[in-house]
Amino acid sequence: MEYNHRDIESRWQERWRNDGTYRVEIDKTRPKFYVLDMFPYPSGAGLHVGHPLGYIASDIYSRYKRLNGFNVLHPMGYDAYGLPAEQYAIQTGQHPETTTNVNIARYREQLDKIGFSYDWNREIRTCSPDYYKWTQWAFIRMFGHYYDTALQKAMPVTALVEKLETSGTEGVHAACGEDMEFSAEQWKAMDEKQKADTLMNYRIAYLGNTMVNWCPELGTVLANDEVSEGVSVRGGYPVEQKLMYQWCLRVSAYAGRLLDDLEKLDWTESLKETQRNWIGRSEGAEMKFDIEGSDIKLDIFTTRPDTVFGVTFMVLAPESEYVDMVTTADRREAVEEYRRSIKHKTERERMIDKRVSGVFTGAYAVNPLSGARIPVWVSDYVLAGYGTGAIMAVPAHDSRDYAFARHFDLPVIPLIEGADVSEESYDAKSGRMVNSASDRLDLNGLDVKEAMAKAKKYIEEAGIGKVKVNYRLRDAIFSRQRYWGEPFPVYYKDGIANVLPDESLPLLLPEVDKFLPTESGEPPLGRAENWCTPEGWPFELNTMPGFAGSSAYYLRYMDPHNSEALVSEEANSYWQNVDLYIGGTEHATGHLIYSRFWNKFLYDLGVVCRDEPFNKLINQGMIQGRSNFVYRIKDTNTFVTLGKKDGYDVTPIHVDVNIVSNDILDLEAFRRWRPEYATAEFVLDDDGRYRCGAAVEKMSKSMFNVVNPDDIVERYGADTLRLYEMFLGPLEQSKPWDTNGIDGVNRFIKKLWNLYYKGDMLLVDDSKPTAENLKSLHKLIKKVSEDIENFSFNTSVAAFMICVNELSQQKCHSREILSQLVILLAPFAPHVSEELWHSALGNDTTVCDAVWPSYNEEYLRESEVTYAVSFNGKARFNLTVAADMPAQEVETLAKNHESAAKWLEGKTVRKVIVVPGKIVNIVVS
RNA sequence: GCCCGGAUGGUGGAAUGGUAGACACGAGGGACUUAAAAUCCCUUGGCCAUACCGGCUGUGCGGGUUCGAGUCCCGCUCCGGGCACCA
Repeated sequence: MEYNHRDIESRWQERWRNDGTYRVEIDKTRPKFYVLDMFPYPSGAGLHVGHPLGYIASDIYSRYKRLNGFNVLHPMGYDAYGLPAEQYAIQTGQHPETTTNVNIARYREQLDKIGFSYDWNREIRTCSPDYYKWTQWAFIRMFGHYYDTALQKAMPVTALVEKLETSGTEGVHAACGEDMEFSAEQWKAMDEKQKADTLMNYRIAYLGNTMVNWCPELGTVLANDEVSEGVSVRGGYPVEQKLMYQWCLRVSAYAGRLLDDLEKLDWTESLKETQRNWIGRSEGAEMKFDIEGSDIKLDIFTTRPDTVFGVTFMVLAPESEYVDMVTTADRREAVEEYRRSIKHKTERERMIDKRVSGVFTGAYAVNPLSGARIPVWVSDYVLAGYGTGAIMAVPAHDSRDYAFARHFDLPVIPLIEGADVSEESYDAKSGRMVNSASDRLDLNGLDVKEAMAKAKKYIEEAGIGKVKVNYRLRDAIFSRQRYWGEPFPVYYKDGIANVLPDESLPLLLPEVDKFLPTESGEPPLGRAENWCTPEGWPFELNTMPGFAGSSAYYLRYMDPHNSEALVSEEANSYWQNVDLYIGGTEHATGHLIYSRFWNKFLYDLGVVCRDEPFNKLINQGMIQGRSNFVYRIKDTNTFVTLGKKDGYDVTPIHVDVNIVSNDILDLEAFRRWRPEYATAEFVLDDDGRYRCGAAVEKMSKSMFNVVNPDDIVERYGADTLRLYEMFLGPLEQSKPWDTNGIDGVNRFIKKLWNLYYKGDMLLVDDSKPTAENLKSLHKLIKKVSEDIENFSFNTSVAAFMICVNELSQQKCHSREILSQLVILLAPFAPHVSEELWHSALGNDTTVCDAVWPSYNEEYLRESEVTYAVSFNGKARFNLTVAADMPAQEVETLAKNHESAAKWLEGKTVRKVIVVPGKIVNIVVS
């Protein structure tokens, strides 16, 4: 029987399916292990060969853990809400659900061919009502909770209301939109609407007027991580800033915990760093500056309270509320003019335009420490959304302030000894303070760090301000003006937002006639009929964003069919959280922040038992495409091979990589590829072949470099695909897909097969394994076990090749060796392993039920070892001795060896170093 | 600008501070074959020598530590990624 992957793979996939081999249930007698892939968005293009990379790695690890006695949860599902299906719906009128289902079916078919060990019984889809019921349920809880900054956890809004009723805002420590102060009496005096508005200021899911990223082309707002360089990540359309009344999640309240808890995660340093940057903690002080001639106090945030004596002007963000408050009558027109000019600019234009601009408000502030009179300006280099939207400018020690000061000819006062500020600012936080003393505070002579501490202390004590930590992380904007997403479980009664009771969940996504905004500019849900409660209160018209459904999906897999709870306490306490999460690094500041936030919120509520969702996370690298080119001589239909193209005036043209093999073009296939090439002529290499050029590019249809996993599976088999994807290089590294080279791993499988089959004859025998056989096998056990633990799958594959080569040379057909070998191989190449396991043992067990072997040092021990004997570090000869020879004897032997004589001649031995089993170094002079 | 990674043959990539280049591709040579495919064997970092033994050199660049450095330390260059008027 020749190795026939089609037969073997379809047979075993069917058996696994029929037997429910990969079904998993809670089993308290075994330790659990949860391996998760980032579930895919099922796009219309289907999977290309890059997508399964992470899935293969996680499948290998899952199977390995299972063989090691763990009860492994390894589920898969679909992130099924999203923009592409809706855009397609707008163009074709086809319901997004229809397209989504078609795409999912296609994905499933492709995934099945690769032989994954998913428990499909646990599949979830974010667009299914059974699932999004729990997304809505979580939203209701976020609406019903506020974040207590003293307790550092979410607490019920009802508890907040009690406090407000007894003592007002006194003693309330809550994350909020704006600081409020009122008494219990004032609270009680509020009408229902005022109370609702007040509570909105505290809720974790709240309605707020916020600057949003508005994308006119997509007709919706986008979250910060969905925008890059002023354009939408999906589609690349321009994005502008717009003030809108939107649902938001108070993610910022969790910034401190999100940052601190990174410490305990087993994630790569670079990913943690990305999240740290995104969260952006900065320690400093908030200080009040009096405005001259009024009782207005300007609140500013600075990280450099030590430089307060160098403040020569103040700057307000154009959108800041302070602007109207402080601007003097004679400057009002100029200020308004400036604000208008800013408003017209989109985020993108503001970013590209690095020119310094600004306007004087006419107001002066008073430096609380020096008493100096300082002008207040407005400029768009100060952002409204960060800190207080106002800054104290210290041009000598901040490059942005410096640029502004030079442009408007404002004074620059250096505060650090020896700092040369004639050309640029001195931003470094080191040196000795000068010019920094008044009758209130003296920082002169102190080191910057000391000065900072002293300044902070004084500011707090004198009541000028308070020490404060600011985060760059913003609240997540949670409304989308789209159809294909979760409806909010929200209705408006007399203009007040209310959430639905749990019993009425899920609130089903209604049908609409068109997937476009209404004529009056409302979101598509405005088209739905009877989109209101039975009492006639209208439902929310926005839907939730993509990250809503993907934030807690890993919890649902633990208990996917539970209609009473997101996850039962029993299931959650058994499966805990994800032990290994594999996915792309592009989710670093989106999904991976939102998920952590969402999980922490549920943790605060006691719904889940762990405060972090993903213990270990691995980012698989991107698989890029490898494009091929042909070279057409200008104005002809003649194509020149790569080696001869320099002699002609040619245009490179992308050619479908699927009609190229090892860079050699299939000429007939090329003529058939496109009608215009039917009559193509070629200038060939001297060996009569056409060699194509190649380049690494993104894998995409337009470059004709998309390789479909189905084609690879059809031609080489899933086992070859799996091994080859791993063999390509380190998991975490980005690398181009290159089908050249796949023959190598395919050859390995055939070699393995041919070791045990000659034609139809099974060569497996019961001979006792020799020491040599055992050594080959146990070397492999050791190497593969270690490699899998380290996610070094490429070197494991190499180890298999070496082992099979050795066993072939040894002509080892031992049943004992074979059965162990295929257990090791099963995670990588499950189908052929099953087949050989079955052939070898002839019984009805599957290799999935086997036990991972452990290696025996005994078999690995060398009887002899070879030392490289070196003189002053240069290896000169090899010395082979018994493995257990003491170092002392090795030393003597090396020095007395005949080959040593010429190196030792006329020299003295100063030192001899023996590294067991490796090196003898003789230092001579 | 700030913060992370990385740089090893024609190619993808191996190397707990211990003989750099495992394994694979590609290339060259050979066996089998009418031929091709498949399979198997040999060679393959560079330079020199070549009947054979062999010699020199070599992990982006410059220094350092060490008996010994691809690996550790300092200073650069280039490439990739993240953040970026965040005060």
